[in-house]
Amino acid sequence: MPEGITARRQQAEQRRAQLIDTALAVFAEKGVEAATVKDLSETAGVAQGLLYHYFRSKEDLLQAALERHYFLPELRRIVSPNRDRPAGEVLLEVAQSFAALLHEHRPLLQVMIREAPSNPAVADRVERARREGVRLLAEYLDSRVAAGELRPHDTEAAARLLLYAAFMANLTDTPTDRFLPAVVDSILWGIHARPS
Amino acid sequence: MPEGITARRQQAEQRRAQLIDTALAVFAEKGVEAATVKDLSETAGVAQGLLYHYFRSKEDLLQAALERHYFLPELRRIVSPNRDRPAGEVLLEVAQSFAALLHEHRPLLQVMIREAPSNPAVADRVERARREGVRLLAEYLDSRVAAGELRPHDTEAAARLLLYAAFMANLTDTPTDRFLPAVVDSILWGIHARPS
Amino acid sequence: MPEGITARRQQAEQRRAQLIDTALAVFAEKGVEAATVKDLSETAGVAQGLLYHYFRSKEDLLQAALERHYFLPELRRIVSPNRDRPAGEVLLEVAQSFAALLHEHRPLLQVMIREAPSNPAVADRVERARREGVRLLAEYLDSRVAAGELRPHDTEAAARLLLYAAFMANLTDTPTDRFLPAVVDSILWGIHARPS
Amino acid sequence: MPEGITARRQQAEQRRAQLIDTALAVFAEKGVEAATVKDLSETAGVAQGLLYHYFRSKEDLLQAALERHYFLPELRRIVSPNRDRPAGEVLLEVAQSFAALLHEHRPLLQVMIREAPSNPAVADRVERARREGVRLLAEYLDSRVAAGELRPHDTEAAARLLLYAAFMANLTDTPTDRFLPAVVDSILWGIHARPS
DNA sequence: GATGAATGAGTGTTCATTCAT
DNA sequence: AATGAATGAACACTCATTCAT
Repeated sequence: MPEGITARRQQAEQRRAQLIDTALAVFAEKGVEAATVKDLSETAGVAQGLLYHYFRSKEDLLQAALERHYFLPELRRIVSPNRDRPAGEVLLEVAQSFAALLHEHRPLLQVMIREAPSNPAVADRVERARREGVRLLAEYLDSRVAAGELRPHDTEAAARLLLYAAFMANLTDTPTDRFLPAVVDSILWGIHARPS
Repeated sequence: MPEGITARRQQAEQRRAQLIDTALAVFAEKGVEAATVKDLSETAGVAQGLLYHYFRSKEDLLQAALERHYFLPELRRIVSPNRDRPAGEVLLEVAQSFAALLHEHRPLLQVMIREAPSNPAVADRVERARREGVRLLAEYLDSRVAAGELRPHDTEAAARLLLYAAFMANLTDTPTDRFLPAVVDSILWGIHARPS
Repeated sequence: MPEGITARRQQAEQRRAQLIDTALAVFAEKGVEAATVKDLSETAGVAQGLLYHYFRSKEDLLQAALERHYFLPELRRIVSPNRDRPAGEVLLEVAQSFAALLHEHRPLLQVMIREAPSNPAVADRVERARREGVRLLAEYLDSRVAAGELRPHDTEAAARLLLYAAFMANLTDTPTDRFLPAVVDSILWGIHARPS
Repeated sequence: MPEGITARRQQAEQRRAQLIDTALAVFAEKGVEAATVKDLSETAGVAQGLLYHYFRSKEDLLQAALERHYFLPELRRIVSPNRDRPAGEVLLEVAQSFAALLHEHRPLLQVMIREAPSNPAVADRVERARREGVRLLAEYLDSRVAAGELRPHDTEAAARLLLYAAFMANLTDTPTDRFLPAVVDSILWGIHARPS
């Protein structure tokens, strides 16, 4: 009965995914330490023991959640715009897409940020994503400098400035619709008055 | 013997301060939840029971630590430059002083950031400081717009941009000596090329 | 199709035997309490649930193992030598055969000895075997006293002495090739010097 | 108040001893694995948590019990009779003292014997005691051979024979008052008839 | 017959807090 | 003021057993 076996496996896979997703929600709401296994199992509507059928430990469940919801590839795409498109057109898109990505993965981010200081595995993921995001966006800016659109400047600092702004907007629950355009405007054109 | 009583009070005050300071260090290192009362008392070199002589609970000790190390006044001063001084001269100073302040209070910050999501009392303090810092700096920028030095712009967004950059530099352990000048340069003058 | 049914039964019986044998090995290695049903099923290469198809419980499986590997008949034969044969010739044979029997059933013995204190069913089996072994050997010695080969003495004590020695050799992993002849020599002739 | 401090310490030491003693009793009755920490604390009349104030773990408590009740020194004394005294007079004393010692430490022995197979630390203690007991008694027998009282023989085997007999009597709950004299008689003089 | 997902009671252990001294 | 013994409610985790497939 290969069909039966496959069905069972699929069901198990679904159950695993469900457990991970509810766990992530609970972790985000209460914090990993404060979330008890009882919380996790009750929220998922299963017995405590079942969690240990699918995961070796609470920590293992956390890692599985990080793995399942990780979004480095999307991040990479977002911060790597086509190098022929002008920054004046592209930067706001980047900021908004990045903010949308963060918003979409809010529970994961909350968990990662809180756990990073005490969990090296988490800290690693955070740091890797941060570094790569900054690097890719800086490379795009470099290309725009080379194209003559942007003046020579510390492109890594500028990349950071943009990404950190979107990140902090997410962290502090600031609406981005007015903030991000203003941010991009400042970075691109500066706030200093010009001699006419 | 009023002197004896005063001496006692002073000693008690000292002991209290010592307990708070070691507690803050332990909280920062391990996280509040993970730091046990045994950790706290052992690090302070006293018996567990003594903590409950000075504080009603572990949570109370945490609040006392936040109270004792709070730095809103310094923050206010830093983000309120003399409104007659030009932004071109002042903004880097502000960014660097702010970064230095954050660096000085790193343990407190680590604790506050981690605890805020699950501790409304902490979240309040964070939010209040953030809002006030942004407001004051934005007001300064407003005054420089009025003075004609800066062009009209979303001054709150610009204030945020600067403060968030310094804050994230602290959070991600980035050295500020090159980063902050580049940040201020971007914000002031923009990164776009100028028609000569 | 009686043949089909018989074939099925045989297969089931084989499976049952296999489960018992691997269980006994695991019980002996880890101890009954410490051996989990997962250990047992994994070692047998089957799913956990299958064990409950063949046995009502872990305890039931243990009892089945004791039943299947019980060796009281062999023990009886070994400690009941032909009463016409002289002890000087027979006792070493008895000791060696008994030691070989114990060695052959080492896993079972390990399990029984450890479980006896907390499992009356096991304790009963042990006690019954012990008593019967001693009784039969003592009866043989009685007959040799009657035959005039042995002097009148506490034959039950002597029987115990011999059997306990072999048993302890097994328990303490002592090689028996030198030990048992020395034991028999002592018991038969004593270690005291003789007036020549 | 040095007296107060000392009193506290003494009380703590007493409490520790009480916990160890009740634990040993419970371990002996139910077996170490089967004895729950709840059993232990309830029998001692204290809260579960208190056990962990005095011992790091259940295993640690077990080791403390083995340590506190260990009786190797007494064993050494018992199996090292004065070498000038004749074996005919001494061996029964040795056997009876040894049996009394085992009887006195019955709970400890039950625990050690059951735990040895799965607990190397315990197995070590058992093995060390066994080896040393045999060695010392064999040395005494050697000296009696040298003195001409005993005939040359495998003294180690004889020592084992005597000690194992007493040990097994203890294990099987056999009364020793008739058994041990018969054992010593057999070993000393043999059970074979003599040509008159 | 055979699987392995699912259960739920129970385990050893931790820890903030209390209290007698 | 200061100690540390003592508590008891939680905690993460285990495991024999059941059951739908």
